[in-house]
Amino acid sequence: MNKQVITRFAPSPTGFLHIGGVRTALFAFLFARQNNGKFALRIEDTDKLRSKEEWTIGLIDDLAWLGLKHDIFVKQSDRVEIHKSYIKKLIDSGHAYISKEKVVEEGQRDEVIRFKNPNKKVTINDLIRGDVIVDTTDLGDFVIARSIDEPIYHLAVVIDDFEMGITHVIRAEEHLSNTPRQILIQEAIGAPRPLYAHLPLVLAEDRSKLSKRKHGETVSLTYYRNKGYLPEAILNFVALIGWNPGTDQEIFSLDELVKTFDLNKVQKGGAVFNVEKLDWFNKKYIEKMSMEEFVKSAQKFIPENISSKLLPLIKEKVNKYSEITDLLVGELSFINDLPEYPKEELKWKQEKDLINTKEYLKLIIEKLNILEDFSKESIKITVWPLAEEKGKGNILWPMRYALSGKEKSPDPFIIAEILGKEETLKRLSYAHRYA
RNA sequence: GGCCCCAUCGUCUAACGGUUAGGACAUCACGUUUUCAAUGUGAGAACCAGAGUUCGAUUCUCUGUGGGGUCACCA
Repeated sequence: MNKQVITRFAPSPTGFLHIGGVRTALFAFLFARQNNGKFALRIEDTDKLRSKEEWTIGLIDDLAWLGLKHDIFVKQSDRVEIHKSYIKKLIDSGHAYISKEKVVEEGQRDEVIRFKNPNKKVTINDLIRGDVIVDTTDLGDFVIARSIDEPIYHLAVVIDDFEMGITHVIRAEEHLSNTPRQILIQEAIGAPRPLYAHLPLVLAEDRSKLSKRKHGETVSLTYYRNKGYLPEAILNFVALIGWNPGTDQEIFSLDELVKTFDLNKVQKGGAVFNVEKLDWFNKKYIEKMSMEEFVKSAQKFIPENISSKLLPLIKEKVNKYSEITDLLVGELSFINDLPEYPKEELKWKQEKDLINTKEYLKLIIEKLNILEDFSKESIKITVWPLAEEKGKGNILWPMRYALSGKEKSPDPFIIAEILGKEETLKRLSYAHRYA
């Protein structure tokens, strides 16, 4: 009879959710779900000085936004009594002792609790890396608590993993070298050893560990949320850092990941976080959305008074929502007043001067003037024969330029429809006079 | 520096010891298109090095090299 699988994600509330943390949380979540197990969120706030409630709130909010729902929630600071009883037991049993310390730094205590290191070789049976053998001798008698009721990380982790019945410790590789001392503590308190899986690191472009200090805010999930990336895209992208399904499939919903994820296929080497690929995923997910979903999802990034006719254009162009602003002042700015432009820009690159262009503009105006149905389809039908006859660029470029005043923009038929007949004719007439 | 982990295109990666070393992102070219984007087609691009095992090593072993992590009264 196998025990129920319980995994945990155990961040410390001393900062924002790290993008590597997102991947760790995801894998722990996936593993729990695919084994009908439970996923625990444990806030590791044993460092009272650095831990802040606001970070805890942020962490919970981020995880919820991603859709990584936890079944169990624990705050280590709520468990000091339990930790305390273990510390006492360890001291009583001779596994730990109160150590007098020389105070060399300010704030340092003259008395801490150290673990009596049995100085032995420990073998970690890592699910990803296989057997890792470490001699704990060089660890010395390490500190496990600041005082009787202030455990530090290594102690609290072991006790809580044990008491919570954690079966699989899935965490980043940076913890691999912490594992031996945690195993020592486990053995001292008589706790069974969970299965370990140390995930390869998520790396920065320079192949060093992504850190706030070195790489700034771009390592935080918040950064990507604010940029207007979708949670589905982030999860999908991050899932494929250090893991692959062994097939060519790249797009995975969370449910599909639960089905397909395989801890045995997790990579050993660190992997670089490549934003360009994230952009690609995000675009794919935007494409998949309906117009309604898109508008709702991008709501915060879309100005309230925007013409709804621009929405499909935005949805089609954008990789992430933060680009909407750029679009509105750039390619889609035709919706505002027409900017001034140099009249030479009106002519197609194959024309020598503006003589033909002026004539063409006149022809376009004449055609559109008598057009009643001012939809992009009918505008196109009306103008197209002219374009065929005179040359597409000769007709369409000046028309588009006259309407947008920009080198880059959507096609002239769409612009004309959005502007409406009156404004379209106004801009074309202006160009005609101007040319 | 000690200890530990790792090593396939620029990036993420695939490949029961035998493959023209595959895919995706990115890049470039061409096609389509009035521009941009999108899209279609195609191209370039990798087995860290040296020994060993083997009929045969990207794949197994060892060594070297390189990269990374960790060495707190932080987690």
